[in-house]
Amino acid sequence: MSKKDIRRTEIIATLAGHFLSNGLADTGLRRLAELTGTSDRMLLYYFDNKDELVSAVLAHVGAELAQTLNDVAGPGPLSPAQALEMLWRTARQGEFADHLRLFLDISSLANRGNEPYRTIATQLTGGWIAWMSAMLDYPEHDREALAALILATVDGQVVLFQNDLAQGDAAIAQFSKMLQERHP
Amino acid sequence: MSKKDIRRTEIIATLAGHFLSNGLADTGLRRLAELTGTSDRMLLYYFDNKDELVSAVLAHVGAELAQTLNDVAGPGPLSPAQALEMLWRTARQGEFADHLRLFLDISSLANRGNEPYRTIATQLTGGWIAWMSAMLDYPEHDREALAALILATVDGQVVLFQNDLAQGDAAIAQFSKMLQERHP
DNA sequence: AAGATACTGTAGCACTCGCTACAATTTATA
DNA sequence: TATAAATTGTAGCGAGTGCTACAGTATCTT
Repeated sequence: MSKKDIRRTEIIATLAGHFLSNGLADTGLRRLAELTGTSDRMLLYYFDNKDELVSAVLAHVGAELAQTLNDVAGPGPLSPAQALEMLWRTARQGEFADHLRLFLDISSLANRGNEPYRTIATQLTGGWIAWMSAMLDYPEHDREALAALILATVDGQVVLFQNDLAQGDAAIAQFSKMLQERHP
Repeated sequence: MSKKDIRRTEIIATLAGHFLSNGLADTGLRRLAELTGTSDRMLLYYFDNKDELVSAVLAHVGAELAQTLNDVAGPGPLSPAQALEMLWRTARQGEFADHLRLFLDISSLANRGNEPYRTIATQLTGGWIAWMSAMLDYPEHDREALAALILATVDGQVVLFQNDLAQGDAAIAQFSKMLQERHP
């Protein structure tokens, strides 16, 4: 691996953290260079252009998240209520909340047809639904719809309540009760 | 009302449409001036600064939305399933989808503590939950939580499926069935 | 050792951003 | 009509944007 490639991955890893805690706003090349101990000139040596840099960082974040989610979920299939509560618990107390917030930023840009965000958002959404769908103990016919419903419910809490996710506890509890009664 | 105030309200009305269809990205002063047939210089004569301009436009959009929602909802109380389907129908086929997308943009900025978006988002969220809560035929104890749940579910569909809301139909149908069985 | 290749610093371009100084003109008031 | 006040145009500031031209140095290959 060339020195260039090594530096690339270092930079991606560093910026992943910054993107997670600061979103997509504070991302001028000179600022990102400062954060990684280099110059804007060098960033554009390691990466073709800013879009490629951002895309690479977001891809890294996405992969990291997929790993985290797999660890949290465990092997066995979960009932709908269990899946919901597992997801909510992770969002509430883990770094997963940062991922959701970042996903919100991406989604906001993607909504306007903005590339590369549109592509990235589509990929992430598909991946999440597939992941959630795969772990659900539920009739195949409606499994994907339920997976989307559960994910959307949690995403929606972040939209509504932002940093104060505790406000969403009651709503999630209600939803969990419904799922439990219907599919114990 | 002074000429200044008249022009202010005209501009606000015009820009409301632009914000709804284009979000908060394409909002340079020179661009907004072009859209309203004036100059950046004059925009800063009508408004104290850009933040005040944007806030005024967003407040106008919010008020307009509240009016629309009241019209759509009608007078009588609705069962949870009815409320969900009414909301979803409006989001699917009306201009309400634009409002939701704009709310997503605001929420994305608000998430990072960015003013004035943080304040605006909080107000909008509170208003919506109160509105939905007021129309729900449901025991008072859990009414707000259910209102938040329904709103979050619809918001979440926009986050997940963006412009192609048809993808959310199945999830909403599932949710509606659950609500119907539990609270007919 | 010579030449090719990989890497990096300096400086700046062409552009957009929100905003302002200043002067001119129109409109209202005395 | 004289004076004050409200309204508008011109021109540009200072800071930021992504990106590039060019030259220099380090590292590797023959």
